[in-house]
Amino acid sequence: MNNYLNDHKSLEDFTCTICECLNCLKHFEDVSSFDKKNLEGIVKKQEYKKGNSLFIEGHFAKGIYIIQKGKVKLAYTGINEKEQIIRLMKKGDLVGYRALINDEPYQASAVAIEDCFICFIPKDLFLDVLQKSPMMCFNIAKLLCKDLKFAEQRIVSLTQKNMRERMADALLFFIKEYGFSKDGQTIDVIFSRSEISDFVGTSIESAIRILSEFQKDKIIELDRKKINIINYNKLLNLSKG
Amino acid sequence: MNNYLNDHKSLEDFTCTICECLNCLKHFEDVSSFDKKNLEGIVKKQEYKKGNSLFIEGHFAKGIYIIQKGKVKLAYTGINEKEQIIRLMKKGDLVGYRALINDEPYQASAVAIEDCFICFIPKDLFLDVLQKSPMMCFNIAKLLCKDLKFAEQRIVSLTQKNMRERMADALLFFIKEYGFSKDGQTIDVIFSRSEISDFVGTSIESAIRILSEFQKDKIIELDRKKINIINYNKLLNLSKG
DNA sequence: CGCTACCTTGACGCGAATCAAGCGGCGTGG
DNA sequence: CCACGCCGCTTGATTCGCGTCAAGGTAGCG
Repeated sequence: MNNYLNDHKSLEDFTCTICECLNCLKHFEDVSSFDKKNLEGIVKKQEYKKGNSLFIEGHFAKGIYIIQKGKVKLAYTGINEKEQIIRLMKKGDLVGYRALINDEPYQASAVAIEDCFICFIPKDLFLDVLQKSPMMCFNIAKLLCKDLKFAEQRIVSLTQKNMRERMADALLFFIKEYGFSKDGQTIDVIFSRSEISDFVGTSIESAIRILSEFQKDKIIELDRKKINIINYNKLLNLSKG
Repeated sequence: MNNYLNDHKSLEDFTCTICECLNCLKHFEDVSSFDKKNLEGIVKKQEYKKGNSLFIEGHFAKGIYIIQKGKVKLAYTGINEKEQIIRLMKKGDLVGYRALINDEPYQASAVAIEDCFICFIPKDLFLDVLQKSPMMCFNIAKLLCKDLKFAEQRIVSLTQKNMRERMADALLFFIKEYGFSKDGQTIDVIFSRSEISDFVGTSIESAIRILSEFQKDKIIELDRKKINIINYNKLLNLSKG
């Protein structure tokens, strides 16, 4: 029984301090690979308000993004404009390396799900470092492996599990990725119902119904958009089918 | 409307000549990175009969495989032992790099779907080259990007398309990956009905029913396990929903 | 205070899974 | 060489999960 949640460790190694972009990348590689002086002129730090796009499906990649603060979703536009959320990212995560490495248009759009500060490193600089530094490159390969593993395990879940199980998976993943807020039981991220259904891959109505069921079954407690986890173990069992 | 079939180019660059394993890897990197003499003792060429496993879910990766001849499927064991075919590979493809790079047990099993000749390169040697050669590493990263893109687009398809559309996708992918045999219209791979359903992510019965429908609609022609494509365009349109 | 966008619940119908039964080809053994 | 048995394929009947449509509720904002 595989479960794509079990071993998707958060990338502690890559946690970035809020202020200097260099700090983000130096976790990947000895800073000596970068010309520090040059970087300071090139790297741009920018604010994105909730709902703003970092980049949009179809556009060509001009560089890579590093989240210094905030949360971002990566979503495909599927059939009939229905969104499918593919990945979720937070402080310290890199965004947009896939299109960059493959040198092709973005397949998905990246949108801030809360107010963000995000650094931008131009394509040439990033690729240059990547091609000169095996260690940097190897670390990126590792990132890609993690993403790939997650995606493949999700394929299995999405095709073989029912809605309840997939919703349980989703909640567990939200916890894994974003953790709890101070009270220790409220998932520390605010999604609209529509975003939740976009992640689970279902209709809004079904998502709502299942959340209500979970509440009735004393697994979670809903307070507007906040989701409190009351019985974590029950959630775990649910996800196993 | 995205379609994960459109741009999944076959990896011509990596096509390997049948006989010397070195030839496989030199497409990734200047052979000088390898100690050619050493390789000849270390690299093992082995035969796998149809149905034999290269490796099994849960085992630790000991090296990487290069297909010199034949076809291989990569499949997860999902809920209730139901298989989900995640990737399909052929002559010239590398197998097993994900577990190797991440240094963790295999998540999936690799099984020969026809008689194969496959080379094996031990972990240490491969990782050594990878960490010394940025170009080699970058090429592997590109492979990972391709896999990731494919997996993510498949997530969208599997969650948003219906059975007919998914079956059309599957057939188109089989064609993309394995091409036609000499007659120019028979897909050049033999799958059992069960394998087809494992790829599409459905029940055997549904898979069979839909194939019959396709035959009735003059899109394909079934001759035992052979699948002839009669109307390719219709298939394309179907996959678009 | 009312408008809008989002959330919620109910009723209905379709598509696909499951269960069940029969078919057919192939390999084995008499 | 034929008969039997097994495994994979096929088709039909039934069930049920989930998407869709419809109607109403609620919060936030101007």
